[in-house]
Amino acid sequence: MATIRDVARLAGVSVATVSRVINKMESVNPETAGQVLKAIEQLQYEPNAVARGLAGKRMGIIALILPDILNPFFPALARGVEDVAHKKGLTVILGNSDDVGLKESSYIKALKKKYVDGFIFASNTIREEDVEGLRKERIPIVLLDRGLDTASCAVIRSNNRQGAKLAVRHLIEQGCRSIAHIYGPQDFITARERLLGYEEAAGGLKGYSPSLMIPGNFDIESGRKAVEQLLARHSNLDGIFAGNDLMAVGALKALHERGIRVPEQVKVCGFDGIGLAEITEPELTTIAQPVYEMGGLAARILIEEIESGIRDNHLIELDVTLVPRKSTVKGGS
Amino acid sequence: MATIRDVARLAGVSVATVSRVINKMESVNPETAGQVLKAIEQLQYEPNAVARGLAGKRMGIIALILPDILNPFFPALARGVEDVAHKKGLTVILGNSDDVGLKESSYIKALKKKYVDGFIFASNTIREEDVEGLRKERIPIVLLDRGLDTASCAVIRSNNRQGAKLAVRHLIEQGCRSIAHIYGPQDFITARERLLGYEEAAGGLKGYSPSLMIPGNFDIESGRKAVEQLLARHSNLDGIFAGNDLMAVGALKALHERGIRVPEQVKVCGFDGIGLAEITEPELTTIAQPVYEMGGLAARILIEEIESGIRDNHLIELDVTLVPRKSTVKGGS
DNA sequence: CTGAAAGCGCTTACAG
DNA sequence: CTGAAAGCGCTTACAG
Repeated sequence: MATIRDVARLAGVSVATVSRVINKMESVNPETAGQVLKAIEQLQYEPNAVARGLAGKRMGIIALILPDILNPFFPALARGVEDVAHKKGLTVILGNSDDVGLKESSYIKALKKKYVDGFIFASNTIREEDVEGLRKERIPIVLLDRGLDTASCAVIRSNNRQGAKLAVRHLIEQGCRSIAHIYGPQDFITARERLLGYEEAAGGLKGYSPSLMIPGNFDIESGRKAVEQLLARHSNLDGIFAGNDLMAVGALKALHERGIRVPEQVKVCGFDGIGLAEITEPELTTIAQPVYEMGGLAARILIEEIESGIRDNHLIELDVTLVPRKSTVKGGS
Repeated sequence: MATIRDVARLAGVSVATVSRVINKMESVNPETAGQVLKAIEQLQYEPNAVARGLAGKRMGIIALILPDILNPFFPALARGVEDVAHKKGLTVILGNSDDVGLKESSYIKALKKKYVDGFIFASNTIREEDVEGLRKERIPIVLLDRGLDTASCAVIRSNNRQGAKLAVRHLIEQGCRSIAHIYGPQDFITARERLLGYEEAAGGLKGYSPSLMIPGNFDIESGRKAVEQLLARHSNLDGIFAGNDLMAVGALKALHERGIRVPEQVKVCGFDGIGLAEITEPELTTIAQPVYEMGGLAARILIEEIESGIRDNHLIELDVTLVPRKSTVKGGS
């Protein structure tokens, strides 16, 4: 492969000049630039990213650290990040943290050595100190689904509280009077916000009782178990708002096993809008997050910070959408 | 961050010696090595991967190019690759090719510039010339689901033909006599092999007819449509072997819409063993590929080639397993 | 606008 | 076993 020296020689200029036309930072005489461009074309020259990285600290790589790509929420996020990154000529490194802070730290340590340009964390357990550490080194980061109070950097999430209210109101409109909520782990801000939204929207109902709120673990099995407990306590239960789609799937399974018909006897609404929701029988009504867009936005903001050198700490909250399907609407799509 | 020079100075040796103890290639006096290690420890020294890359051509990064992480088959593969890579201290770059040869070429071009150590392609459209190009530069690659005849490099796949036979035999055992096959795109070797397996196992049946084979596109919608066509032609249809799980899901949906009961009237078997299969109603019998293990194995072989410098061209075919569920077995799990 | 030169932080023959 | 030195291929002040 040709190097910058080959180009310089062929164009009859110094390597510095070649570097300048490649990076179009400083002004170069248009005519010399033309020569250089011609030489580049002729030699099929491609700058060596590693040498560039060593000299200039940027490798054209961003890292996406998420809990687990096997969780059906994350592929769309990853795809959103990768599509934008690829379009801008950047490469994406993927890391699964399993929501273990130590694994995140180890990724950060390993990737800093590789001069990764920036980090996107969709992981819930990054430590404050790690975020601070990166900030001090002026390495851009974008956080997904984190609190406001956290370190000053860009944070993206969707409007979870509003979404929960949408869900509950929809169930009410469909005629539910005793609406339960299976909530996710309360150390996740998303789960907390959805629980708050539920309380705001359902707290005033006549059939309301605190025992309608029951914990789950954001997975199918816990949704199933939660429903078993709910049915034991509430014979008049007619609506379930699950804190995410996986628990909603578990809920559907438990109801089906007991011969309880959905939506006729009990209506079920999930949260997230993952693909699974279209596969259940009946198909699952859900509050859809713009997951793919969130990934794309995270990448765009990160790249913007990388290129501009400016670090900002804005919070962006995206809107969610009610997607009504047959698990709440008789004959609905 | 401390550099190798700082360590050398503190240990009272040359940078060459420090480099030697870090890479433990050449022999170093145990005593000097001790000093160096102490200095490294004391300075919390971490070698700079980019400098190492520039000097030695290896960045400790491998690339995984797959069609689309949104396809539920691939997250498990990616996780398998990443887990092994992370354990060995390597980083994984993810690329979505959408099975477009040009995108693959563009990833290869971009990643070679970054001194990526090796490539895993789970993509079906890599061009022969790209594989050859990498081979010539002695960059290791591992291919998933490709033909035998292709370029000399490691190829991993599962025993698709055998799996198809397992599926058909299982349906026969469950009492099916008129078994259809929805086959995937025939430019995929996996789809071809499954079709062949079906023909071998079902060709001898009394109810057999070529019109029982019907094309699909490996997605839900095409599975649904295929079933509509099948029902129009074959009133006595009692078994369906879908070429993958997504088409099987579509088949289940179409049958459900028509009020045809599964498994009582028609039994359905998929292929792949993705998570979706446990979510359908009834749960889907399938031929499970060891997807996670395939990813791990691909990474292990690739890393082995990277470290040893040896390029091999073995074909590894992994066994698949029948996972019987309620879509074929009344009262089955 | 342009060039010579130092520097990024390693690895690796080459001597000794 | 160990060190001095060249080299990997760029970028970027510093002069001019």
